[in-house]
Amino acid sequence: MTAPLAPAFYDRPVVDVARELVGCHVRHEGVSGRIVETEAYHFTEPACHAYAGVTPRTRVLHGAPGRAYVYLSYGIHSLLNAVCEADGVGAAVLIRALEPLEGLEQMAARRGRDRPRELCNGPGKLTQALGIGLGLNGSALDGPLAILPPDGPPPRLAVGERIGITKAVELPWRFCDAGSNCVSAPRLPLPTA
DNA sequence: TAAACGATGCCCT
DNA sequence: GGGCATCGTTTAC
Repeated sequence: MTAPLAPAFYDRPVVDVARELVGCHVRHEGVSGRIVETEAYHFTEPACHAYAGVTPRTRVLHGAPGRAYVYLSYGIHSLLNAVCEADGVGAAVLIRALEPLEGLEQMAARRGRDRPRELCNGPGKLTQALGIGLGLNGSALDGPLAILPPDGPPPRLAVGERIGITKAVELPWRFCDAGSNCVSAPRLPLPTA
């Protein structure tokens, strides 16, 4: 059984963590997937919730690294982030897509869909598939909800601009495994070998 | 009290 | 495959 990533892993520049999280696994109560898409957010740029300073909602985001920051989007979807950098900084990696690994049936039941590709190919979809809700906001990422080190071959990393935001769109802080078909749209081209 | 902020799903071509 | 309609919370005024 593999040990989850320790809090120290997250206590580093958020862009580095975002890049290295591609290929890692997210597991919640026996249901898991391989991370194929992430985005970095830092309090110094306006697309980050921490940009506005500490508010009731972003308290966890400004807290200790290695914990889950879960927030509601569109009033419906829970989005999963991993808090990074030192305690008090305000930075996180948004997990945008997974490739299903364990508990496919559970995922399909929660999602109301069967095709594996549609189970976790979006930030709101993967939280629904894994059963991650706002109740997990602030919880450590080495407990019932955990992120585990990568196994198998390294991903074909593609870098691009973040999506779904209106500010600081030019920052190349989106990382994908270009070899996966579970990445949320728009797909990124393979890196030029 | 009011405006801003997003991801998904369905209907269409 | 692509475009359009949808909701609730948070923060600012």
